[in-house]
Amino acid sequence: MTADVSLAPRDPGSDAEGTRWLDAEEQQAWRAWLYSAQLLLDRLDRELTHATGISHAYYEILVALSETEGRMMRMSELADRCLSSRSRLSHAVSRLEERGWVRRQVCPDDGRGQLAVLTDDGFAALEAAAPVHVESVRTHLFDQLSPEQVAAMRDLGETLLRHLGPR
Amino acid sequence: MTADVSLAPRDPGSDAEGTRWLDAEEQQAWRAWLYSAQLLLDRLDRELTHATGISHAYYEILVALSETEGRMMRMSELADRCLSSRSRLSHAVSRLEERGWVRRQVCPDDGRGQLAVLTDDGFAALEAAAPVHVESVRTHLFDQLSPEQVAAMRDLGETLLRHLGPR
DNA sequence: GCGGAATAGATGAGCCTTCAACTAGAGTTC
DNA sequence: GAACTCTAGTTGAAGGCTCATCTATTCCGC
Repeated sequence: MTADVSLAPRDPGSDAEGTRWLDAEEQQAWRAWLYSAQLLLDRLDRELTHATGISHAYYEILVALSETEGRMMRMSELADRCLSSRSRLSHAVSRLEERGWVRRQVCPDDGRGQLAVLTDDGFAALEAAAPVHVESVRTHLFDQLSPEQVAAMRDLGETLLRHLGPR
Repeated sequence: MTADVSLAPRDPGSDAEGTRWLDAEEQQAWRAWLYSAQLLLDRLDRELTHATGISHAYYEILVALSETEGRMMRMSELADRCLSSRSRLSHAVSRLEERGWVRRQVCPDDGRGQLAVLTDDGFAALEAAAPVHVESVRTHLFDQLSPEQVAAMRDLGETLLRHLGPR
């Protein structure tokens, strides 16, 4: 309805600075995307956190580790995989270490490097959380969409990824 | 490529708990959406913050206020409009007050209520930030998409909104 | 193999968000 | 109109994220 850039059309058409304001159609599309993205991310994170005590950010770290050979990964690679800054990941791994779910290990190949290693407890926590999370994603996303919409979602996501990432 | 729920298919098809795991197609769609949403939100917030000193969260508060008659709104209504908790909004408005962009005022109709009022300085800050933000949204979103994709984005967003919100 | 630049990661301060109280005014019932 | 309950909003503590800074190691050129 109202859009977060609707300040714009007070000087419609051409603007002193030539700003390419959004028209009404674009604003509706933008708002719909923004609101739905914020609500969905928030909902999924909340349900996961409340049901399992694992935030979505932590969950992604555990998943990334669980998928590798030996359940371990270099800190930087893990950060990239989780769309996280190095600092953020470093803090997060410290907290996961306190829970006993991850452990740090010096990287044999590179004395500067550290390997984050998923512990058995960490793996067990992930196994317990995964069904909850999948069900959440189904309920709030896939169950709401037709197959065509799922295909459109994928196409949209991949198009944007080509521009924004993969880093 | 790898999905954050790919723990799933280790016991494909039927599962002890009957979890409806995602298949490969669904995982790719989900990952594409998740990554692109995170990257886009992050990018927009960063560009706005670095260029103007206003985070996207603050920006939305200022916009919501700027769109009302008298540039003022009840705290609760403002929180709903910004998809924010009351607590979060209360803290945020306090910080905006320190910047002199918003001011609080007791609500005449309801002694419990507060009105958040956008100041002239606040409006000026918003006017300065808006072109930057719109350009950012154009560059990273609309410029990347065909008209069909924009339509699909809107359809997707609205479909999800019917399920998730508007409250 | 020495000196400088680049890379990997950690750390701490400051801000933001969440959650669980808590205050205060409105509405409701008898 | 007193007592209960409900709603509006604030507050403070605790944890999370960002940014700037710092240390340790490797890489590169000579």
